[in-house]
Amino acid sequence: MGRPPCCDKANVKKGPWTPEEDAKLLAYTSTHGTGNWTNVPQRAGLKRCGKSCRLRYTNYLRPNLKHENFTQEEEDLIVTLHAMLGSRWSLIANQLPGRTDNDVKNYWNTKLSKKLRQRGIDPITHRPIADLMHSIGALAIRLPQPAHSPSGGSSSSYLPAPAALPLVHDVAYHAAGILQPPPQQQQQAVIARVDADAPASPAADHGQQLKWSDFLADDAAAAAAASEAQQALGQYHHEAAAAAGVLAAGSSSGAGGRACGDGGGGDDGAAAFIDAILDCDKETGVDQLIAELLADPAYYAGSSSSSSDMGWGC
DNA sequence: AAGGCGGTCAACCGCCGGGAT
DNA sequence: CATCCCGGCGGTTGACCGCCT
Repeated sequence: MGRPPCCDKANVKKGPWTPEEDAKLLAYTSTHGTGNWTNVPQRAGLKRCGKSCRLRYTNYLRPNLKHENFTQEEEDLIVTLHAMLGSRWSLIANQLPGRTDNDVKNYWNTKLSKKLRQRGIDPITHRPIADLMHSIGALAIRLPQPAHSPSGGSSSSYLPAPAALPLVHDVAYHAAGILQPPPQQQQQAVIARVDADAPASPAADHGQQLKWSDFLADDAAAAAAASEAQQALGQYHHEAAAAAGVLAAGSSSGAGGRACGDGGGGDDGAAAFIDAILDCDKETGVDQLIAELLADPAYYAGSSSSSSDMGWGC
């Protein structure tokens, strides 16, 4: 069932590229452009897979690539965008001129995630690690236990990607333009600045511990917010379309702003709520929405500042 | 001086979405 | 409508390098 290989692997060279190969590839792309990578190796006289050629070009040979170290501003932007987008490296890289997704991914994995951990911030959820411990505890109490657990798994298997919940909420709130996130979420929207002087002190910084009930307590408000946000998104979608051109090139086209099922307001408790969120994420193309938001330069211009500078406080 | 170890980063792999046929 | 093929993506690997013991 698998796809046939893109090239004859027996006759293809692998491993590091030599300067001669780089020169051939560069000469070819400079005169013929970069279309149809499968033909490039043959036409350029390279014993390489077309995929390998594309990767080498886009990650290393492409003009206007930056090869110097990441700046503080770039670091901050990566952290901010990762908090919103997760590991959508291509989308993140689109916001960093001269950087590739591979650059950003490597930099994150080797440097930034460690920096965050050292500051007590979980690099996946961008929340204080201490809060996550409390969240797990609260979740174990609140979530209904499965009647049977064939695999012997715990209820924590219900967990969606933790960033997804605040992400959906925050985007909806922001897009609506008139709504305030609940105070708890404002507090918990931790966008860590990696060069902060003081080590993170979650207990001191967060008087209120994060609980999943924070997301459930105001279901009615959340449902109303989601509904209102979806309506606003329809309008926003058109307004943002013009500005989204550059970024949209990196994201799939689709029905951005489409209504999301029955809305985010599950009313049957945590499990239903989480299911709704997961369904929502699948249906709506949230990433495109985020891309549109990001296409507005004002949205992330203050990314190195606190979250209150990022448009949360409408 | 030599071996071990960890960090970095270029490159590869497999999957997926979408356009072409 | 089904299939094929290409480009793009994220995760992972492995070579290389510098530091430490």
